[in-house]
Amino acid sequence: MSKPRSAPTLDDVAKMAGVSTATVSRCLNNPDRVVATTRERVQAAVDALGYTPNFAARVMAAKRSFTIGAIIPTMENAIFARGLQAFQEELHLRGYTLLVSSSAYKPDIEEEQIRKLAARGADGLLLIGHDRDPEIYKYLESRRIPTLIAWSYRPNALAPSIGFDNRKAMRNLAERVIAAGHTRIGMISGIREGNDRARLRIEGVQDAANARGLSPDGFTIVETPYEIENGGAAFAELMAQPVPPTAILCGNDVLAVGAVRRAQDMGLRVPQDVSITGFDDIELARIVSPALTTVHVPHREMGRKAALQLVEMVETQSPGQGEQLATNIVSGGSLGPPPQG
Amino acid sequence: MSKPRSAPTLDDVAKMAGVSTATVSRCLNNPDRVVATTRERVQAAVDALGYTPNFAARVMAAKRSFTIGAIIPTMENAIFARGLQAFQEELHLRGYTLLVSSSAYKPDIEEEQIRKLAARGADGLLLIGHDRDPEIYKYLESRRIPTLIAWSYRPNALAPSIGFDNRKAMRNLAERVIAAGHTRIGMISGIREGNDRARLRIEGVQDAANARGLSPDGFTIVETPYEIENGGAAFAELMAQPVPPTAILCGNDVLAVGAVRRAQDMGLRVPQDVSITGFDDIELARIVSPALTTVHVPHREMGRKAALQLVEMVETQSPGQGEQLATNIVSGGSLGPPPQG
DNA sequence: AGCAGATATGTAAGCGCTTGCATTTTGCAT
DNA sequence: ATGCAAAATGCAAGCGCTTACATATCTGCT
Repeated sequence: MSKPRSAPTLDDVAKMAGVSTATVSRCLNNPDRVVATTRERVQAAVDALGYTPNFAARVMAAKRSFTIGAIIPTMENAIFARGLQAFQEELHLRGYTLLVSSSAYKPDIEEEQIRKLAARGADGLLLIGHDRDPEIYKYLESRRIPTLIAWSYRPNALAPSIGFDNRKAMRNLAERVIAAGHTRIGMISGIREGNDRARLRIEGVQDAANARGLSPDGFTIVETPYEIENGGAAFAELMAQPVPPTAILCGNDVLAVGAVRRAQDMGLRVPQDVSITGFDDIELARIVSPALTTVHVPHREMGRKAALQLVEMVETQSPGQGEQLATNIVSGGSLGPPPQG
Repeated sequence: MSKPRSAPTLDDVAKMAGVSTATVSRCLNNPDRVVATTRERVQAAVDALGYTPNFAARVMAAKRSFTIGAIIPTMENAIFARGLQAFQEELHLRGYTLLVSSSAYKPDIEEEQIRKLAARGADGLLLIGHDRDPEIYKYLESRRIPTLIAWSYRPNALAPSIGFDNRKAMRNLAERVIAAGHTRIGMISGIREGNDRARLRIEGVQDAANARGLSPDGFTIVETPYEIENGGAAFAELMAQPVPPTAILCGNDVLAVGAVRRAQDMGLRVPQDVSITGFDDIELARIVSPALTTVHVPHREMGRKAALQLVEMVETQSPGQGEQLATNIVSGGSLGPPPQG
């Protein structure tokens, strides 16, 4: 017995089973269109040869890949992990494979990845957030690739979306902070450019401040990439002001965790000396102590529903309606009243 | 101007540029084999049409995919994140794309994923750890798919590997724990089956215990999947023994963080009342307080070197030599002398 | 027994690209 | 001008699969 020079093909199976390649193909893809006896014969050949269909050939011939692409801003932290996990589980159940790539929060890389996934024959695409060059939506439409947006809900956008209202969610949290008595508020935001979530969360804080009649000079924003150390650095920067804030709202949990750690390094107690809040409610939020007061996002639900929605768009050629999900605030001990209050 | 019914093809470009498809193909893949003037003409057509090569067709024709597959046990926690990130960055530099999938620590899922990646034409594969059915190595060899193993170094194994000596690393850490005065040691291990890293780490602790003449009844092991909550539960279980351990070594940082949090919930101070150590030195280890005393693994270096090695194996058909990397212990405050010592 | 209609299988035309080989063009020394 | 090797390009054969469409083989009726 010599090793095969290359993988067995449909032809090999067909020959061994004494049928045509068409029949073998049908056995694999439409078993009910082939009579039981032949089916068994073919199956035996498949097993004997250890045959696995060549994916590229299948994609070419069928013009379907049963592959869904997703482009997320980063894999470095866990922000998207849980949602994506649920997304992929649901996809798997429906017979689809997920291909993930990351854009490092860079629009041009995202565009490159979109083209790459299109070239790979992705049947549908999941993108994060709405902010991107409108040309991209045109491209996707011209290539007939159903696209769904997650992590940010917006009706009547260029593409359907499933997510939550970032602005309102953050506003709610900010109002709670203000209600606790804080008047000097700082914010550590992610980079706004090309990131509607970051932008909307800032606006949410502003909404709350306006609604509660907070003086604008009591509100400073530092913008920095979503990384733990950056959260720490931004925290230090905010606290170095002549009149430092008593509460700091962070654009997400990663920044907040960095802020909490830095506060502790600086000898500040959270929340006695300074309050800090997060956004996302990822695992990290509960590991740091005190645990973060943060906005809980239903990641798993979002991922699962996104999968269902996108598969439907792909299979029925329908436009997709999108859906808004609710968030809620979880209290974790990092938010308290202002000092000497 | 009507929307194209489907993506432009090589043919379209060729026609527009007034050359043959062969020339267009060469422009894209071997630009130096085509004269500058034609190259420009072709490039213009490519741009005008917004042409992107069809990946499946290219793979079929070229029998190369410039894709490397990696199968990791889990994406849920960050254990593999940093190493994989470095792996993919290096791969990208070399012109390869990384396809990642996870096996959920299940051998049969891993096998399925291996076949899937093979079917997708992966030029090479990165696998974690050595423990798996030997048939798989045969399959990979018969399909001529270069395979490299990471996260665990072992010379003369069925496949080359790049990683560290899990057993010795853990032994070193355990010796330090014993040197601190602990005689009753507990261990929270990951599931051993199909996971040589987990197995070797246990053996490392045993090595140290034997070398230091520790009584075997002073050493209890709890085996549980790598998840934070499990670490907590296992910790509670260990501490519920009539004579609880004074130090608990964990199979990785995730388990250790769970243990630390649970200890605090139980009103135990770390390390005054109980010492806890981790393994991996992931970000989490430094966020929890006290920070973990743990084994630092050079994840980025490992990922980068794995990429270089694997690409070489793919491009030169060489067997690959593998490499052992050093680990070191980082002290984080979670390890102290035993109580009343 | 014989036939319509369903059911099962085979035939063969691509899908979009790469690449060995054949052919044409070019550059340059004579 | 002429010839020749080298460089540039074209031709066409696949790569392994799916799927109309054509053909062959069954059903169950009358």
